[in-house]
Amino acid sequence: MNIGACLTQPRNCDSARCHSLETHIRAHSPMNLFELFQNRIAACVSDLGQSVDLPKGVDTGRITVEPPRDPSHGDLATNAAMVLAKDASMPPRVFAEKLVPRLQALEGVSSVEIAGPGFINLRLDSSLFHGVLRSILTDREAYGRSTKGKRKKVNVEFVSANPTGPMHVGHGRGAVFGDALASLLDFAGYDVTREYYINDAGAQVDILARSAFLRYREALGENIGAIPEGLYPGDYLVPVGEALSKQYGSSLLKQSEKEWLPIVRQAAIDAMMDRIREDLAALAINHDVFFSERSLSEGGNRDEIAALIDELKSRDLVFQGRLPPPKGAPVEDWEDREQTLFCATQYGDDVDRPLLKSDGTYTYFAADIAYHRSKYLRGFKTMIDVWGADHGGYIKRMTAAVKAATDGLGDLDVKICQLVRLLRNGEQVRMSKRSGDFITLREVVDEVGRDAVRFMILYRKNDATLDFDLGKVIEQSKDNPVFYVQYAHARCASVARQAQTSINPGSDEFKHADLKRLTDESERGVMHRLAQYPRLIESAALAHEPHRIAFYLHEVASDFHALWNRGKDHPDLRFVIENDRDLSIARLALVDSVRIVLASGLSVLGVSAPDEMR
RNA sequence: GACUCCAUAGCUCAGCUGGAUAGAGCAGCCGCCUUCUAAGCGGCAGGUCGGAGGUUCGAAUCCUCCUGGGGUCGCCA
Repeated sequence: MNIGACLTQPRNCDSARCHSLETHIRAHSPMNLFELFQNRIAACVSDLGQSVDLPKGVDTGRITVEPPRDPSHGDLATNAAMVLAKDASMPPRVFAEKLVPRLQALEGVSSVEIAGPGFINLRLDSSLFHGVLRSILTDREAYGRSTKGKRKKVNVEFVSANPTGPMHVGHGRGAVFGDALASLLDFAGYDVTREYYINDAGAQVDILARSAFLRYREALGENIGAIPEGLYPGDYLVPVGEALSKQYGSSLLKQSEKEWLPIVRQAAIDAMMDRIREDLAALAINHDVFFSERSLSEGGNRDEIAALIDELKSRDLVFQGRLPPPKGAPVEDWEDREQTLFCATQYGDDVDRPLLKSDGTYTYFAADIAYHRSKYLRGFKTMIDVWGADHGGYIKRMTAAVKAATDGLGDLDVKICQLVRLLRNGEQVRMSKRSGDFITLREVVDEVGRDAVRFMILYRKNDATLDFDLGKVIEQSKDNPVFYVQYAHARCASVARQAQTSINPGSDEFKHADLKRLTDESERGVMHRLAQYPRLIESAALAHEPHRIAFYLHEVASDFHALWNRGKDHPDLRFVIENDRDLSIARLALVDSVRIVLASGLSVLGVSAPDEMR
């Protein structure tokens, strides 16, 4: 690509047709001011390379363009000179001086200055930010949507709670996080599949079946007494037992466990999964795929796990060997024996991992490898798993296994959600596991609402522990970020309602608003903030960090509340100025833009954007 | 013992994959309601980014070693 020839024009743009930058912005929406300038600055650097002694093919990828922390530094700052100084073998500031004239020649740049160790600060024409506003008002809910993902298939596996009981708040965190991450990736242009891995094989679900069978006998009138140690005591299995008694009468009693267990097990799993799906639906979470672990070895005419192990064997990644005894707390029934191991150490794990139990059945790990290989075979090169904190020690072996099972072509990113501490007005809410009557996720959602649960979970990094206070999250005050952000949206809507009774803007009037009338510093500040939204979406999606959206929304809300209040101190800054229709329209267009971005971000997080909150 | 996550204002936390003088919110102090929702806003004060080295133009951020906490540690899922 001949970048130099298109120096003052945006890249990939026919210069004859693209005569103004604002036109360009509107023609290439969704637009990202920062990306645009990153490309243009990179082009300037490449062009400079023809006259200055720059190595061929210099890496311009490290150039960043970001808003300076201090607004007095300008609108955009780039580190181009500092990053490339070494390649150019000259001090950053000297390189910067050579670059400045070219940057100054860029359309829309009003001034350029070198600062500090070699930052280049750009001041932009207001028209650029007006262009941003127009693209918001035109694209509406599509503003910020990115094509960066190039429709690449991404599999987000989350929740995957064992179908042995109701979900607790910890599951809820993974559920909300995974769902928001999936939405974020979708918004950033990926082809996302939400997936749930049902652990319906192994010992746990057999225990579930025995527990349910007990409830079945109870439903038939038997006095079962206390639930024996080792079985699930929760009364959520009572309805399962009753359903079984209705369907089968007493006929199961005559069968051996070998006969009734598969029947009861499947019924119990189905009942648990129905309930889990309901609980997820209460949080507006819907998976695209529910993948059964059991189906890997029993489902069709082929044992996927055996196939996987065979394949790994053929590539010399499986061997018979012995493992050193586990460190830490001693394991009572440890016996040194030769077993079937996957060479996880070849892929960065600390020890090799067993694929078969001593009874000859597959380990959970073996099934999990086959499962991840299945994802890969279904076209997902990028996989994201969302796990609870207690599975942190499992990451190395799974990423190792994915590398091995996909021959290095698949990529797994495991996101760990740390523990949730449930509080009520500062007092910790104890969850007694023994009795089985712990506080379920559903109870929490029913008490404080979906929005509060979702936003508070997302208002924290996934790998930091979360204090969730049932009292605080429903407070209607600025201390509660859920309310604070939603209220900003409601306020925008309220302003629009009020305006209908005064200047009553036409349906298409905002798009043609005279945005040059927005001259106040706070108005300019809001425009800058809104301009960052597309960039934020892309970086949050790339980092797999939806919490950045929540914090950004809090900042937008803060900007807006401040703007709103300025109208109190300065009546000339009120949104609606009775005798100045053009100014009012411009300001209402800004308010509408704020509302659109708030609604968009909240939508990505799966939180509602109410028009009023009385 | 090994691996892993964390340590930032009195408290709860951000810090945009290495950028400029480290930021919010609570709590504290001082202000702002005849006004588009005061359910809000402005200001002041508050810091050896756990400690010590290292990498480079530049480190809260990356590497090593300490200190203090959470989690995990064949055949559970």
